Amino acid sequence: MDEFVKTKLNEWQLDTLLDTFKEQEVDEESFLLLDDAAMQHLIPKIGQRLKFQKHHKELLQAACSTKDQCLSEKNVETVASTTLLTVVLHPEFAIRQMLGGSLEGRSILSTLDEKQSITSKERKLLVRLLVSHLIEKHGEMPPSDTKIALAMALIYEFPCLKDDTGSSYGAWYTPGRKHRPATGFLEERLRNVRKRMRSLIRPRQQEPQEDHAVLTPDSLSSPQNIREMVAWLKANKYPVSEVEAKMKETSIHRSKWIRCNGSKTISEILREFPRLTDNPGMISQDFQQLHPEAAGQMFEKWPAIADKILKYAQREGKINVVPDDVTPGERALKALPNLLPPSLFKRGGKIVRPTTAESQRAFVNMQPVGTNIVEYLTNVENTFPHVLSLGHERVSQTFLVVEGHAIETDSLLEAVDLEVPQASTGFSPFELLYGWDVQGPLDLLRKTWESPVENGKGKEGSVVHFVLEMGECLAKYRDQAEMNLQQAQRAHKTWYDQQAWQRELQPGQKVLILLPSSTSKMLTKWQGPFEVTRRMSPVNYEVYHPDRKRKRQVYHVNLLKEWKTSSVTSKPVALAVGIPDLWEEAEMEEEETTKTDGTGT
DNA sequence: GTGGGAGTTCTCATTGCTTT
DNA sequence: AAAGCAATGAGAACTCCCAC
Repeated sequence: MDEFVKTKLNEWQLDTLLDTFKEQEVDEESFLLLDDAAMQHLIPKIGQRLKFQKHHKELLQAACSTKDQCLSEKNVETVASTTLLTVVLHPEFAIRQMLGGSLEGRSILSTLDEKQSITSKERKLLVRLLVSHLIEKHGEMPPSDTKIALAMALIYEFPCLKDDTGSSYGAWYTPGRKHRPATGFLEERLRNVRKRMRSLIRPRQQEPQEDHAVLTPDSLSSPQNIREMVAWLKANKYPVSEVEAKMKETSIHRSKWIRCNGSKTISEILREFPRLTDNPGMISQDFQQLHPEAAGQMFEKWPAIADKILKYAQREGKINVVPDDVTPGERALKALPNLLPPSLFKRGGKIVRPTTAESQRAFVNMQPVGTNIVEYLTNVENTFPHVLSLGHERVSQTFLVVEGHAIETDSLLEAVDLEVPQASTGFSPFELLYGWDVQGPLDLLRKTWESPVENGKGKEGSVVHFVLEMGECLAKYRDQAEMNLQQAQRAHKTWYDQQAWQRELQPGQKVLILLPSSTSKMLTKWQGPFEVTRRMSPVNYEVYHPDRKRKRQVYHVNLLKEWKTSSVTSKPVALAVGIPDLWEEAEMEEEETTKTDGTGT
């Protein structure tokens, strides 16, 4: 037992506990880490325990205030004497706060709170998150004290993560002793991160040097600095100001890296430069760096164009009432679909007029605030690059959606700007930087700001002409989509017709019906036999089933099969799966179905 | 603290089989 | 023919351990 424990127990007049503490090998470090459970185990007598708890609490509080005072006075000696206390209560390691910042972290927090344990997979994730924060705050070479502080803060917050080493946090971090290296999950991860970062910074010797050391003569940073910055950006999201500064400094390198050895895919680019998606405005910043003369052209001209569009929309009575805090630019963008003459198209042999919502989606897909982006990217039908806006009236967030990635932008206008070719360069910022053409339908807008519209003096006619032209282009897109759809339908029908054959049932004939089972609506099985009473149409039959709530009901022939008394049944019919509640939707059966047994579309 | 080897885990693309 | 699904394998990323 060390002197510290002895002194404290004597001071608190609890020297009868000396033997127990000695037996349990409680030293200064573990003394300060004692929690309620450990105290209960060490001190069975309630009176003594309550006294101990009171003093222990006061000690920790005093240490906390002492630490602040010491730091302000730079009293190094005092700090040293209370090192352990300061690390226990290190204010920088608010574990819950550190984990609460991410979805995975919150998931681990809830697991720890509920189950008081974690799986090895969760442990690895936990270590990853903690080390990420550690590097963010203290760099990749934090001192041992800091790492101890983190490990102790962790088990202080979650005692269930204690291990059976003497310190109870050794599995998380064990300082190096007697020429043995430091170890523990945190240290290992830290080492791994360092190893990876250094391998990124030091390219392999056989690789051509110029690939990763590209810099134009006007760049102020050395190739070494650039490599370090790229590695840092790969591992760190925060602080935002530093990320922005480093992204700015590495823009030339990034542009050349992306273009070297052929073009890269968006996924490759985002793997190498993940910060492009984290912070809005990163692509615009790159474009500004590389092409200052072309950047912002749309931003400059848009107010004048927007003004014209809004006036035209007002005159036509085609503008929605929107809140005052929506900028004219945004209002104009939203008004555009309403101005387009709706072009008619054929769908299933019928002439269809597209809805405003459909026209709107062709410009900007607006989803409600709070839309799950991951889910959206998974389920989105529009594989074309497009602009996604969260919020219908007040835009909360905007993204450029490309190849299953959502790149956040500062504003709706910026999102539009990214995919629209610039007049002076002939390319969109995205394409020019990354060698990959986005070509969303919005690039059609380009002609408008290429035309000389200055200070609101442009001709209104040009806007009207543009709107009409835009409508034609969109109709072209839609016709193409419709054509593709029809082709797909034809192909499907050909296949279906090959597999299908005409079946006919007679009144009085016994049949089986494919119905949801009694145990689960989602499972269907053949039930019956029942009797066919009427033929309603070539494919619909009325069936009599006296034991059901509704005695007579109409079924599609695909849900019926001939019932034979022998074990040999008729050729199987197409299985219907995931059928909605058939009993509720009997009326639906009466409608002429367009596709079945080779008679339909 | 660094470097590196061995083994494990994870990710992603490909392939083949089955079902429709 | 197309779609869905599971098995498979390659390579990357990682952990663990050891020597210096």
